[in-house]
Amino acid sequence: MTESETATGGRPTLESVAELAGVSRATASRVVNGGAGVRAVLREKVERAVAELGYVPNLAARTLVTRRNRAIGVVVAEPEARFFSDPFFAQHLRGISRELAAADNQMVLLLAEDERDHERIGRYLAGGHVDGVLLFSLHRSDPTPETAQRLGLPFVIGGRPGWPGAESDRDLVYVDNDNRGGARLAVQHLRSLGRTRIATITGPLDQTSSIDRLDGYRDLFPHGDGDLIAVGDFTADGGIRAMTELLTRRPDLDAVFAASDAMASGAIRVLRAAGRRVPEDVAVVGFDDVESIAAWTEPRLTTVRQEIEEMGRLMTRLLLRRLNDPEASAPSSVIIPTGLVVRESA
Amino acid sequence: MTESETATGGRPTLESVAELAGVSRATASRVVNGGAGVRAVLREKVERAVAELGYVPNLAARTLVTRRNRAIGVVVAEPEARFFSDPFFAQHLRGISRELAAADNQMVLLLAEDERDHERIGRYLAGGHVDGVLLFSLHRSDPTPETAQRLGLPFVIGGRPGWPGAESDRDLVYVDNDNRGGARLAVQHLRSLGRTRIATITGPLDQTSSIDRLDGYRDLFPHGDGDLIAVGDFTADGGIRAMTELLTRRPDLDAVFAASDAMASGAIRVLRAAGRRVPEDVAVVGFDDVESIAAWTEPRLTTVRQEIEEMGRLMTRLLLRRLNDPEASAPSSVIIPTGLVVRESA
DNA sequence: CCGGTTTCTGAGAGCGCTCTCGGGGCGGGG
DNA sequence: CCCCGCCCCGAGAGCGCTCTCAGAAACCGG
Repeated sequence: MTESETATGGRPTLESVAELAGVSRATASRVVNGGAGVRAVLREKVERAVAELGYVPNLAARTLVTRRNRAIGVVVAEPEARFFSDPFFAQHLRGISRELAAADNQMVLLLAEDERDHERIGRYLAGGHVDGVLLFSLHRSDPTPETAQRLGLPFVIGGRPGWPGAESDRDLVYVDNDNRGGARLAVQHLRSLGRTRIATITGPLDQTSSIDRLDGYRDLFPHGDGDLIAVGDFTADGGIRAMTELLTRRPDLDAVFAASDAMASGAIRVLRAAGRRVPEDVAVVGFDDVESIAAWTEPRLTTVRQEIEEMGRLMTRLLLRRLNDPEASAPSSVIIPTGLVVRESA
Repeated sequence: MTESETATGGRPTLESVAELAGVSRATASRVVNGGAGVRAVLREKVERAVAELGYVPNLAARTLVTRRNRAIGVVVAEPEARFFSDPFFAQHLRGISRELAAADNQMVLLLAEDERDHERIGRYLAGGHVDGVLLFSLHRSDPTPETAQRLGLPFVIGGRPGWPGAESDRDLVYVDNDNRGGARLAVQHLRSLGRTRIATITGPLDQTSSIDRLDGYRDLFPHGDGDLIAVGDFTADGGIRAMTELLTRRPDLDAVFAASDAMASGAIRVLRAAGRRVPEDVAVVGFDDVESIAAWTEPRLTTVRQEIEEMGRLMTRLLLRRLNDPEASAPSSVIIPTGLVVRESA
């Protein structure tokens, strides 16, 4: 055991590796970082020393000089409780994790619930501990994108940001599911089934995903009937309320496109309670393809599937690319295709 | 703008703060870290300089000398896919996040899927980037606890570890829900309803939560009938299979305690399909109190509630306490009480 | 007004690493 | 045989911070 090894509280340093290998710290460093330009003899010596000592680089020291953390922050503004209750959250994280692991980067999870959290997160980002940021559930009032921009921290947003001008802001790179296209898919499917009086239950209209899904519906009904549109809130209870409303307004409806599976399950419940058969009398299509709901309604739910994990992966890839090549022009936003999963309800 | 400020790529350093305030770096550092032992005049000068420059300490540098990261790792071994699909994951993280935020610590999320991930995580932990570790979904084969122990990294486990000897290992601090007590609660409730032929559907018996829930059931039937016990897998499909099995073995059963809400929902489906009324003919109690299931079965599910978020918080608090006072004796493990939520199914 | 405390402050070392820069060794061309 | 160029390697500076240590300043009692 060498002198310098014991000095750092047991953990070997590059210095001790170099000493054991009989080379300089610089050479040891070269080997640890790929070994380019080091003779094979020395390289092997160093590698043996590394193995023997169980040397692991101290990243704090490395970060201090390279100014690279090999870590990215994932900021989730939580008040959108939906993000939490649905399995989306876990799937996103899994996608991010996989992509990050492949690039040997770490994920720092930052959950924001209130104003103070945003401040704390701002400070953290300013502290320079992450090389980039992934942002979810953006609100207009969310200060994080601005903070990141000011700090020169690359970031990628999950879901289309909704405030005015966001769309045209080239700095706002986002990844989103094709909500609008998915909605069109759903409605087209209902039409192909011969349905003509197709209603829709929307999500809360201050969220872009709701708006886009409604827009997709409207694409097929340019001169649509407002009575066939009811506003929900993505929850099953909201679906119940909206369906009840629709049923009184338009008892003749023969299909419903609900902008979430939870709302669809609520709607089905109401329909059956009202004596309508699903799908015979009223066909129902949902959105999300949440396994625990879609596979468990009676009848099983026809719905629009979105690739949540892929979304996480893509966001991460976009961000990493940007980190590795800061000079490159900002990548453009990406829309991930959605697909229809036909089961029994339509 | 001072010389040293521009040197670091725009971000002000302690040096530049000191310069602007007209004090030494040491004094500036003191102020930034609480300001004890600094005259008010100087303190204010420094504080103004900090505000003016927008100074934020570089944690890499700080970590390098203090050997404290103000970050903890959360390691989730994912193969237990349940952790991901259920809302548990998000709730745990939220609890952890809240507690960590209060202590101004960060959370590094480490998801493990395969062998390589465990290696990567081992390396990461060895890198000394986190001060402690929270471990979930522990398998016997999981090398992480051992790694942490070897590295002297304090850790706290979520859920009772199951391998032989784990229980008596004083170093293995864990936090768990009172699975056994919750199961007893459920069965007692069924008994109080006058039910006598109470069956149970267990989870996979290689998980301690399953075992503990089964043990709770057995506590009330010391000489129980093996025919009344069916092994499930925590999923709704598993519940269907197990219930079908139970119904053929013991058509006379009048109550079922399912070790998860998902299994309970499957069981209810089978029971109704078999013409049994719930709860009149067969009373059903679940476990978990997963909102999206328990509130949506028909009839609504009576179930055992567990405080997931509290579990995350508690684990975090235990870990932080340990970090702040490494000399203190290892805290003992904690069991969080569960409670019965009576709805309609029993 | 002076010596002894006590309180503050600044100089400087050092955390572990990367990276530049220059020197030494070696080969090849003149 | 000499010189030039190339390839490796090591010395050393420096990343931004904390913390010890010693000296300066302020304070007190006599």
